[in-house]
Amino acid sequence: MLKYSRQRESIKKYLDTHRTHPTAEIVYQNVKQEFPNISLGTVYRNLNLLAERGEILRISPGNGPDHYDADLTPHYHFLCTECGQVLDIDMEHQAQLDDIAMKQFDGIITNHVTQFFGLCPKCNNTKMN
Amino acid sequence: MLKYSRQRESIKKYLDTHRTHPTAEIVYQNVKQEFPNISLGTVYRNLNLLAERGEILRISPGNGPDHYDADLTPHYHFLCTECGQVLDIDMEHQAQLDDIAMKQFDGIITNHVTQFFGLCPKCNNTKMN
DNA sequence: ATCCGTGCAAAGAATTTGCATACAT
DNA sequence: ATGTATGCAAATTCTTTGCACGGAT
Repeated sequence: MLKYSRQRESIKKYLDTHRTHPTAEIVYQNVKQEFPNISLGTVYRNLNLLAERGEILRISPGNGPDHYDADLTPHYHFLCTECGQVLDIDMEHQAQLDDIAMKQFDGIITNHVTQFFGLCPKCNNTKMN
Repeated sequence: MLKYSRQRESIKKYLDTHRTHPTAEIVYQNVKQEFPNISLGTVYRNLNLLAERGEILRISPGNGPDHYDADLTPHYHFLCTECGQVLDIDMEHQAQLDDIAMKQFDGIITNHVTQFFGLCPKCNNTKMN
C-alpha cells in the first residue's frame, strides 16, 4: 500500500509546475531546496514509482540520463542533436500508426513512442550566424 | 584515417548476417568465437565507429543495453514489453511525420525514430494459454 | 616509420539497492 | 504497531577510456 510522503509530493509538484522535461538530477537539485536532506536515491525511487503508476512520463533519449514529464496528454517530443534539449512538439497524436504497424505484425501493439531529431530554435539560430 | 582491422570486419559481418538486433554483449560473445582475445571494449569502439559512419544503426530501448542493426533501409522497430525482444515492423516509412511536426516548430527537424511497444508473437501466445 | 587499432583493466555515468531509522497509517 | 519511505553508501549495469603493445599503411 502506498503511503504519503512529503518528498514525493514535492517531486510531483515540481514536475507539475515545470514543463521543462527535467532529469532526475535536476529534479533533485530543485527539490533539495525544500528538503535539503533528500537523497538522489529517493528522487529516483519516486520518479520510478510515479512513472509506474502512470502519473508521469519517462523520456529516454538515446544517450544521457532520462527525462521526466508530468504532461500526460499523448504528445511527441523533440530532442536537439546539438544541445540535448527536450521540447514538446505541437502536433496531433498519430494513433493510426499503431494500426498500420499491426497489419503485418503477429503480436499485439499497444502504443508507440516517436522522438523527432534536429536543431532546436536556439541552436538553429546560432548556426545561422 | 581509418585503418582496416579484422575485428571490425568480423563485427560488421556478424551484423550483416544476423538481423536479430543484437546487443554489444551478444556481438562480443559471437565474434569471440573467431577472435578469442577480442575485448568488449573493442566491440564497443567499433560499434560506435560503424554507427558514426552510418554503416549500422543504433537502437536504444528505454532500458537495458543498446541494440545494433545493419539494415539501413528506413524502418521501424517493435520492442516487446515482456521479453525485451526487438523486431522489425513491416510498414512504410512515414516521412510525412517530419513535415507535420515541422509545421508548428521553430527549429529544424531532420528525422524521427518511432518505437512500437506491446507483446511479441511469442509472449502473446504464452499469455493466451 | 608512422600512427591507428587492440586488449586489458580501471574509470565513468546513470541508476538501483541493502540497511537502519523515521514517518505515515 | 505495523510497514512503507527515507538517507546514506555501496553495488550494479552499461559504456568509455588510458596505456602499452601489435598490426596496417
